Amino acid sequence: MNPTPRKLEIITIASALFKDRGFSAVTMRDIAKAMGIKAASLYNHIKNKEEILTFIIISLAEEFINGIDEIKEENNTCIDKLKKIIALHVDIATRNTNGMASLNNDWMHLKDQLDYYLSLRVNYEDTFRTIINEGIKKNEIKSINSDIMLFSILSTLRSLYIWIPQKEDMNSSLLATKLSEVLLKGINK
Amino acid sequence: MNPTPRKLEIITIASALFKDRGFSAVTMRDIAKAMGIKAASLYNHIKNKEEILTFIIISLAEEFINGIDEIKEENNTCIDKLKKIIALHVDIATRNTNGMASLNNDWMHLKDQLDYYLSLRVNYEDTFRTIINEGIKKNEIKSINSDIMLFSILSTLRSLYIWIPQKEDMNSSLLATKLSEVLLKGINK
DNA sequence: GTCTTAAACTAACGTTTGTTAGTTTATTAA
DNA sequence: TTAATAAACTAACAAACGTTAGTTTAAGAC
Repeated sequence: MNPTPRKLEIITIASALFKDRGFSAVTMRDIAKAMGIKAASLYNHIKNKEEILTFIIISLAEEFINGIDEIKEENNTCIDKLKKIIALHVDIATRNTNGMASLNNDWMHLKDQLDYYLSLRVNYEDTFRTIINEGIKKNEIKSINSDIMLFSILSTLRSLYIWIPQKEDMNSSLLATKLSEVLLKGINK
Repeated sequence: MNPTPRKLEIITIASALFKDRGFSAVTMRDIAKAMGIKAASLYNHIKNKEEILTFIIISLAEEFINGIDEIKEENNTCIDKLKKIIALHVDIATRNTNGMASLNNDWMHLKDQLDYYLSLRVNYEDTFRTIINEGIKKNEIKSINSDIMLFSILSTLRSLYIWIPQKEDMNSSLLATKLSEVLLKGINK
């Protein structure tokens, strides 16, 4: 871990290719060509193809866990916690749009770290659900099946990476605000 | 088109594999093994690997287009139209969970029919957006950026295939109702 | 009993895949 | 100038890939 600059370049370029075609459809030769070198040269910097994917996914998953763990501890209303979670997703997806594609679509191709990734994900969703359930208990949030609310919000947040590049004009904090409005208050007048 | 029963079996089994691993990571030998036959035997029924994916995706995309085209013509409030769109997604995702994975994640591997698929998608989103914009004009829907609303709702609907298998207990029409509540009215009390 | 047909089979093909081994080249440090 | 290092290279590997060709098998029709 803690990659050299050159290794980070490889990971960054690979992320962009993975986003467009998916991990399995991108070859080491594709990555090398995008770097302007030969495939074999990649192995001076990385262990294997799997390591690239693992780095992309695990570092993002840990960012999310760290983010939500901080939010849950704060002395805040549940609604405000949810707003902070939304901002967290917008922020990460803005800074690493390409990596988010792998996190969403290619996690199943992890090997060594698959179980670790899954544990992080379960952890994240549990914390998220707990915040919603607290909101229901404290009468801040409607008393609907919390799984449906979790699923609905999280699906939107997980898809941000697709949508953000098309909306370069809108800055992150404005997007987070508008999104909070829609996700928390609905669209019906 | 109009596949034989055996061809449909192949497509159905392939859908399940594509859902778990993605189109590119599933080999013809994987599909054959799941069918209990040899890879070469598949070619008695299908033209090639691409044809399987094409069938899965195009038939689903056309189902969506036909569904929304019918909804838009009805003499109804925009909110009711949105509720019908939500029910359409729940219905299709319930009947073909596996296919929905390919529609979401593997459309970029289409070749011959890629442009056709993209035109169907643009078409679908345009109709969806038009309904939202009409709702704003008629004062049924809040005056927020309609792209954000479209994106938010559609992201949730597109992710249904992930979520529906975990919630077998909940029937389709109840799920559609609950989902409409959350998506249209929000979660904040 | 022969013919036809659907659907399986075996065997092989040319490519592409991820990866390894060993070598060359350019830059920096002593 | 020489030695050391980083990062590229060429060449090749075994395995896996999608697909084709030709053959066998089993069932139903005449």
